[in-house]
Amino acid sequence: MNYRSPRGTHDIFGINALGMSLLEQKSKEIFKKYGFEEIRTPIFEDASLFMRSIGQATDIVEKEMYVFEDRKGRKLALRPEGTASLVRACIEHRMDISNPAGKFFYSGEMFRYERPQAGRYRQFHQIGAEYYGNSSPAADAEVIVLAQDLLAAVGIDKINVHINSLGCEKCRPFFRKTLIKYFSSAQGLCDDCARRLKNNPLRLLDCKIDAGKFIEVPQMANYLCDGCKDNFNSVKSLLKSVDCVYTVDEKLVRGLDYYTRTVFEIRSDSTSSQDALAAGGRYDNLVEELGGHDTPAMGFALGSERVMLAAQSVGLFNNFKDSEKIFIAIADQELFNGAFAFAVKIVRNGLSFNKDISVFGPINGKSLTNQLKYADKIQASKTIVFAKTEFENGKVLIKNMKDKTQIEAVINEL
RNA sequence: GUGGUUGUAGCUCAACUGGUCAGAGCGUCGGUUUGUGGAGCCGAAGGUUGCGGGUUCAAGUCCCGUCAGCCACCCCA
Repeated sequence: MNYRSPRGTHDIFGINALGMSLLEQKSKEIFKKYGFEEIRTPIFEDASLFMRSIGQATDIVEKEMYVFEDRKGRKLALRPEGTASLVRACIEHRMDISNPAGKFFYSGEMFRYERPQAGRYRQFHQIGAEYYGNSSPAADAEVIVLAQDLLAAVGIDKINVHINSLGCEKCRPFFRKTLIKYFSSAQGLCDDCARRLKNNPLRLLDCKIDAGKFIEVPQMANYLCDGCKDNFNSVKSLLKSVDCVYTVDEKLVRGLDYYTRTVFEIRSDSTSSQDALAAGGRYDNLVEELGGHDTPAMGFALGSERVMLAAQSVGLFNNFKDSEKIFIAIADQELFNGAFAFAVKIVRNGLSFNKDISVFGPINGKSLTNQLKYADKIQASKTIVFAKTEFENGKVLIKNMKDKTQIEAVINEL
């Protein structure tokens, strides 16, 4: 055991690989229904792209990014999230002006240098979507419902949808100032909050230690401008119209700088601290800030590993539909080549009575007894036995592993 | 990044206060008279007890370091 996967990374196999595929497959179906098309962007980008979009003072940029230089000295970074890349691609290919309905989804691995624990890894997977060019609250509601549907598709319905509005570039700065003013004179802030007061004062609102310690904390809701207020109300009534149960959460503050107005988070019932399954929000200024046209945008991402954890507790993976397993056995060693050729043939063409099969065997150098034991272990439903006397008549034996019955069959008819 | 906790065969675990303590179950492989399986019975492989130091006559068992997992914080999806 000399080598292990690097800290915070893991190999995905067995039931987890199945689950991951299922999640990706289901989400693609749903994205398609909502009219989103797939986009695949590079796994690394100019480091400065993330610094500018996510925010210089955020933890992600300050201490969690995998930054490296290539041989020509370009400063690159492994993507810590998907939105920045999508915005870049959107601008680079002029999708901001050529595509009236820019609805894109992506799926892939992200990288963040964090201390690992369950549901939090250094290489992890996100599935997300971005909706460009629609400033309507309907886009916000659509994305939130889409995220909810994605989770429901893998059996996760015990969730809490939290929403909030962070205001826009007009009203947020004033709220920010008010908040700083309020907490600057406050006594007994925890160490983290003292630090947060400088970097990201909005974060003080969801501190676990200081929560409830202070009274009459300024609420964003009271500082929203008329436009933002109307917008948020519309989002709420649209969500109601599609029976989306949500909680308005004044304390919901997203960590990334680019969010404006609507933000949301979908949490599981789990007791784990890593309970945020999906989150996102509106970012109306980012496209322009990164050099594109003035393009409103709304997006979200879900953490695949966390969703998988939640899905497993729901028992999602217990009822996977497997193909019928067929095992090819040989009773006489000299029939091996013929059996092998047959195996490849049915792999390619299926069997006449079932095209949806997985084929195992033949195996060299095992007694027939042990071949059948093996067939049991892999849970084959049928074993096709190549035996000399039948083979000479162009036949094989098909054994039903469940009821032990066995029939002869003409090879060419299978 | 901070604090805590854990680390023995593929898996789940055992080994009292340091002294035949390196084991069991499951799993894997093979045998059970040779062209037929799932049980039973028999047998085998597999661990320098995460790694590296130290204390001791003697360490899986104590001490230090390190690596890794987990939990909380932090952060975030």
